[in-house]
Amino acid sequence: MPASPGAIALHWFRNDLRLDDNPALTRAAEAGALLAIYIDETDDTLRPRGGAQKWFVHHALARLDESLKAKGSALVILRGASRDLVPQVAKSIGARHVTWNRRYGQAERDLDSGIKAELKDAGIAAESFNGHLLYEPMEIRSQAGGPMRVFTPFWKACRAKRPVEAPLPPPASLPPLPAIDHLPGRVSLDDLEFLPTKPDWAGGLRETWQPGEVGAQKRLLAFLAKGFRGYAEDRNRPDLPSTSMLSAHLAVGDISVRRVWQVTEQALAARETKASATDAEKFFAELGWREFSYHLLFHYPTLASVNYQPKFDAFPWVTDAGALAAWQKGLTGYPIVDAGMRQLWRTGFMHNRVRMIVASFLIKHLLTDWRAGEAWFWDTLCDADPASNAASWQWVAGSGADAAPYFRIFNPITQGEKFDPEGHFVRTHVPEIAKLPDKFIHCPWEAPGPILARAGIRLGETYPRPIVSHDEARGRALEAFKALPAAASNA
DNA sequence: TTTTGAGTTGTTCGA
DNA sequence: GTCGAACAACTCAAA
Repeated sequence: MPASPGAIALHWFRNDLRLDDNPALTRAAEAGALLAIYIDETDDTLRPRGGAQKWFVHHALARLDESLKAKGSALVILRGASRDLVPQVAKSIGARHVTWNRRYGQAERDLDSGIKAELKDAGIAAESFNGHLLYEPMEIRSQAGGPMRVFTPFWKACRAKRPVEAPLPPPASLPPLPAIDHLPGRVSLDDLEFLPTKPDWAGGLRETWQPGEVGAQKRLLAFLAKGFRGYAEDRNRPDLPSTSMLSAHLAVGDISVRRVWQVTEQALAARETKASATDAEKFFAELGWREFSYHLLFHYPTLASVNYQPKFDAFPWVTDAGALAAWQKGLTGYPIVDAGMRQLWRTGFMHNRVRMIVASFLIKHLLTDWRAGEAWFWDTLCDADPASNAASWQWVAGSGADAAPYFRIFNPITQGEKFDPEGHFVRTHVPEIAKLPDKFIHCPWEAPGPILARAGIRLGETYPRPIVSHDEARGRALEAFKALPAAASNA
């Protein structure tokens, strides 16, 4: 259906806070007038964004508004139930078209289809697009016709099906705003109160991130120039700047994953990078894991709250508020764990290798329900993603699809020595033990008294002793996980 | 329908 | 120090 040149369109920004490669916005830009909105959704079926991501989104929205204004438009911000607001606003401005890019959680899909139906009843066309993924969950099936449950065949099936689509350019210009008298739920960006005030804990976030399209594109180019070469190995090293740091940008959509893919391929083709074919495959596979997580979320809508493998429902998780708090604050006494948890708290980010270590520690050493960790990450990660976060926590717990075997229990000392060999990562985030020699940086409790004294450390006072012994905790976890019944079918 | 090969990311122990 | 085996058994996906 061609857009009518004189018609009014409404574009609803969700996790697509960009002009570049935004198919729904591009479609809406064909109209004669355009209203672009973002809604702080209060629908009670939706999970609210976490605190760190709110900070990120605030700034991404500010940049988006600037970009829209530069093209003769502007961003209108609303707060309320989108179920009511979208139809109300569309009717009140006389819109003929409403566009958005699709989302994949069950509650979001239900909401969007309800809105679409109501718009249709009012004679308004609602059009949705893929702006978030390389391969949408509905496209990929096993030969038996069902969803894929194992990553490698999933990713092979994606790659075999078709090449990644080329991204769209940003719209050259945008139609003017329609006449607006009064819009229900209209607020200012500051009214959203997405920024922390008392206290302002966002200092480390400001140092770490530049939300918005410009910052996202800079980050991609910086990665291709510096971190990409050697990625296959070095992506595991939290002490090196060798991961892309694109996760938060992809989560809120201030860059499109198709654009990431295309710019990466172009850099490889033009030999602008010294990355090897293996480096490239590993990086693309990381994007593939994001795709796989969305595939799982789409087909298992309760991924963030219910064990994918039901046999875990009977697992005797331990509730220990003190241990959970020590983990959250980075006071477990294991330097690599504490460094990761403090990096998270300070910057809204944690290196992926360290995420696995701290998750394994919470679940296996402390026998804490993975959902407590998932919830903490949801609130503290700028890149909090409904699919990746849930799928990854279930993977570490062993309750997920294609999950880690029960006997895989990360040793926080050997992981630290292997992936942070000189302790740079630990020293950055746990300064009170920075003066320890490398030999003891991952196991301060083994340092002789004089060495601790010279480093200015009083164990149990300036830095905690380990809250659990690794050997004992490992043995306990092996017993508990081994006691699970033989795997029950999930079909 | 049955069979077969494979499955992100680890640790420990003993030779 | 290095290396292979054991740690379980299951499910998935395709042939």
